[in-house]
Amino acid sequence: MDQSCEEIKQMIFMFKNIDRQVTQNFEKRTGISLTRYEILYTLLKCGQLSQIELQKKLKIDQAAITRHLKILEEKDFVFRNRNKQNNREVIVEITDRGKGILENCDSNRKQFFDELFHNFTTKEIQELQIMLKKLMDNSDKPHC
Amino acid sequence: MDQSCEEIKQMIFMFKNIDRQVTQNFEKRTGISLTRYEILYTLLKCGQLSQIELQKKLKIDQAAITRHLKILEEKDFVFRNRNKQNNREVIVEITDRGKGILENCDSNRKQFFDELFHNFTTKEIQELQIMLKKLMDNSDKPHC
DNA sequence: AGTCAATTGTTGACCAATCAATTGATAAGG
DNA sequence: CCTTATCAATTGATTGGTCAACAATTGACT
Repeated sequence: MDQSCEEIKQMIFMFKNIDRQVTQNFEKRTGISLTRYEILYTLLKCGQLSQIELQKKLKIDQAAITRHLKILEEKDFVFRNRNKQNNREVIVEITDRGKGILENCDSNRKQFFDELFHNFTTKEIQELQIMLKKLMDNSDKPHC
Repeated sequence: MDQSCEEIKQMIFMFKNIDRQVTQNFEKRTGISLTRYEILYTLLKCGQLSQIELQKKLKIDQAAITRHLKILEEKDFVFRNRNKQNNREVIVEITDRGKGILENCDSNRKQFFDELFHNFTTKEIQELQIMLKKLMDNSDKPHC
């Protein structure tokens, strides 16, 4: 019991560290922040999205979305326009420059990912995916 | 290949989200921030430590350590004194009040951990631990 | 129409981490 | 000794996230 509690604490510790390392190294290697990469990638895959749709997909605060998009717009990686049908919404779209950036960091990204999981079997990756989904579920759920 | 790249991206995404959720919920439930909990817990287990030793154990920036300890000291959860043998070092120790706080949040912490892993078998936890260690290793290693 | 509620985005204040520069203490080598 | 290098802690600036307050727009109900 206490044993497993200690183990869980250690796993949470590892989660935190892995996330930090991966986030830092991703940016060092590819030249773009992981979150902004995710935003661009999502826009590439989904086409036009409102900010709230982006927020729901990326699961980060809307304020953070607004600020990232402001920067991405300044760099000419996305453009934003109010939705004529619903002026509350801002429709975001990736630019050609944005697509270029994504392609640019593609090989570095791929290499980075490969190295991160180089000593994992396909079976392990499958199992890890399942467990991560369970943990996402469990940690999403509010306490009752 | 591309398939696995996409999967890895998703796993990294889940890592990030799990970490954020766990960190937030831990503080909501126990009333103490996860990092500061880790600091107090480490001090409880190890006794006196210099800040650099704490830094190495917790693997976060020394500047962050300094700031956390400042707050913990203000709340009277730790005390700090220069090492007489080596005045560069600050020796940190947990106070009785600090120990009390740890005990206080113990049941909430335990319950939180249990809920987080409630649908995991012992075997799964073992496998997860192994994979997390591998990922820690892989992400620590500098790129060459 | 007219009010009231809900939705969307923006902004400001805060927190936690990073890096870089600084200070003060010690160690090492001439 | 004295200089130089190294080490530990601190501080300031920056980044990326949270929440709360706000504004503007739309929807719903009478």
